[in-house]
Parts: sequence; C-alpha cells; structure tokens
Amino acid sequence: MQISKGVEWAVHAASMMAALPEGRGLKAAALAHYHGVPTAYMAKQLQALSKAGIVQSSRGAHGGYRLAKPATDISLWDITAAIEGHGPAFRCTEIRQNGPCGLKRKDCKRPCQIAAAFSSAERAFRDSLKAVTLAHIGLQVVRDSEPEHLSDIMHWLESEVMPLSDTP
Amino acid sequence: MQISKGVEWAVHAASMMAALPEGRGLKAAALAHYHGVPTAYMAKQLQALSKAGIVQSSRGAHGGYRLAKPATDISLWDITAAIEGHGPAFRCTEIRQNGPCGLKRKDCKRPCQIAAAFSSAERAFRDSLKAVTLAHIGLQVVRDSEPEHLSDIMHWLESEVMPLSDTP
DNA sequence: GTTATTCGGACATTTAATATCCGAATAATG
DNA sequence: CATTATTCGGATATTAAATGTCCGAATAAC
Ligand code: SF4
Ligand code: SF4
Repeated sequence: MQISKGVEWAVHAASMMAALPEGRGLKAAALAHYHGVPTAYMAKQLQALSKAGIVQSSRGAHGGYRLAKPATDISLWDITAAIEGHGPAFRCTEIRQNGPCGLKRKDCKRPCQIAAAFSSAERAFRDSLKAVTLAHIGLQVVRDSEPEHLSDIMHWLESEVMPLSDTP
Repeated sequence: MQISKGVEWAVHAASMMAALPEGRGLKAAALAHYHGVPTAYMAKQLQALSKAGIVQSSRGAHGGYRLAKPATDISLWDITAAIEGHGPAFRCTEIRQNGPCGLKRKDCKRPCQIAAAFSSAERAFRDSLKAVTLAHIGLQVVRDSEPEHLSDIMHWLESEVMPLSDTP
C-alpha cells in the first residue's frame, strides 16, 4: 500500500505551474531541475498528467507544460488518479468461489461485506483528497513561507518561464 | 497504490477463525485449502498476523492458529496494518529541500500542506476500516448466506477443526 | 526418547515501480 | 518554404517489491 513517488513529484510540478501567469509554461527539464529529480522520470509523470487532461503540452522550441484548467478545478485526487490509475487499491479475487465450500458464480451477484468495507474506506480517502485543490495549496504556501523564499522563487521563475505558443 | 493480496487472504482466514468455538483452531494448510490459495504463502500471512498479536499459534502435532482476542476487538485495519505495515502510503521525500530554491532543513520543522492533506486522507481511510470488526463481518455473513451454504461450512469445519492445546 | 506434525524464517521467482534513452512532432528562424 | 534547434512522446533497461516456495527448528503426542 505505497503511493508512487511520481505522485509527489506531479503534485509539486502542478503547484508550480499554478503559480504561473496565464498563458505561460515551463518545460519538463526546468521542473525537474527545480525539484532536484531525474529529468526523464519527471517527464514521464507530466506525460501522465497530459493524458489525463490536467496539463496542456506544447512541443518544439519554446514548448513546455501549463495547466489545462483553473487551479480551483484540480484536486489532489485528480493528480493521484492520473499517476496511479483509477482502479481500486483492494483487489478482490473472488476467492469465495474457490475451495471445497466455494460459492457458485450465480450467488456472487453483489460484493461481500469485506469488499464493501474496503470500498467504503477508499471512498473516504478519495473524498478527502478531492476536497483539496491546487488553489488551496498555493494559498497556503504563500501564507506559510518566508517573504525571502517567495522572492527567490519569483526570481527563478523569471529566468525559466516560457511564453508558450497559444495553439497547442 | 495497491493493497497486497495477502490482506484479502488474511481477512478471510481471520473471519473463518472467528467462527470457531473457544479454544479450537485451524492449521495453515486447512485455511489455505479452504480458500484455494497456495499453502506456503497463506502461512506467511498467518505468520504476520501472529507477530502482530492478532492470532495465537501452536506448533507440533494438533497445532494450528486461533484468534488471540475477541472478534469484536479485531478491526479490518488491524489486519491490514499487520500485513502491509504501519507506515504512511504517501512517502514525502522532502524535495522542497532540493534544487536551486531549496529550503534549509531548519525551515522544514513541520510538514507542508501537501503532506498534511495526504496524511489526513489516510487517516480517513484508517478510521473507516477501524470501524469494521470481524464480529461485524461474521454477523453479516450469517445474515446474507443461504442456509444451505452455512451448513456446508459447518460440515467442513467439523472435519478440519483441531482441538488446540491450551498452552501456546 | 522417538516420531510425526506444524510453525518459523530463509530462499527463489515473478511483477511492478523506477530510471533512462532515442525517435516523432512542432515552432522559430532565415 | 526548407532547415534546424528544441521539446514532448512512447519504447526500452534497471532496480525494488510483491509473490510464491522451500527446508530446518520447535512442539506435542506416543
Ligand atoms: S473480499 Fe468478499 S467479494 Fe472478495 S473474495 Fe473475499 S468474500 Fe469474495
Ligand atoms: S510534500 Fe510537502 S513536505 Fe513533502 S517534499 Fe513536498 S513540500 Fe516537502
């Protein structure tokens, strides 16, 4: 029951993009270098975000990534699901159909109480993550950081931010 | 973000033991055969439950496993944690300390909002599983099963159940 | 004491996560 | 419009973890 490291990186990258002005983006290498992680693997996560419709990508010179929708519409669950997949964590293999007292498939129309309990727990997990958006994260970062640190970030952004072409 | 198959097997095995009369047990091979899973791997999960204090084991002839405490005191989270470990699913690698704008370790006294959000979601997951005990599962199995099927189970139990020695 | 039996941990195998590489596509440039 | 520099995209190795298997240590019956 481990969450991939890629989720952490993707959330950080998305939070960074949420701080950019409208129409600007960052290339994968910049996002990776900023966080001190392998470039190619960070790129893989951004690819997953792109396929999920969370970010838009532009190729070629001055290409890069930007958010595909407002930060208020992107929850931590959206990002987690994009990287880890939407499937349930508890995989029921229907072993009640096995063995000497196995049930017939006909009697397994609905999930049992064990599967239902795990399903309910996962729903609670999802709902908790759905309640937190990138907008919330950004707001709290601004509130909790030293002004000096925010200045550093702004300075770095100015040196790396790319004016993306408008037609992806 | 996958939960090990061993969790499913362990929950099933524990539910089976919860149906036994006081002082009786089942050997690992019987539990594995009943569920149609590899014997040695089921044994591994039972070992984990034993180390976690959820079941008691007795070795030697007429040995086997039994619950170490009442079914009302064993939750699905207890079993999940025994198999999967107690560590958090979201592993924060403190990448905010990396890169050109990395924070000093001094400024990372408390977890950030991202880590806090995942921690909160995992707490919701745990609390949901903690609310379901083996007693609940057993009660619902009896209510939802065909009498014919329950009879099959009772019959099988009588042929496989072992009177464990009282001093583990 | 002997023996049959069972659990316990050490040992392979398979799968998934992690990390990397090179080709396809795009926009700037002349 | 052709060229070229640049960037994303998917296919490809490598490593860690989950899965599956085995044999010795311990115990109780005899
Ligand atoms: S968890 Fe429930 S549905 Fe899944 S195999 Fe077990 S009894 Fe069947
Ligand atoms: S999730 Fe939070 S605590 Fe963890 S590395 Fe990112 S900023 Fe730091």
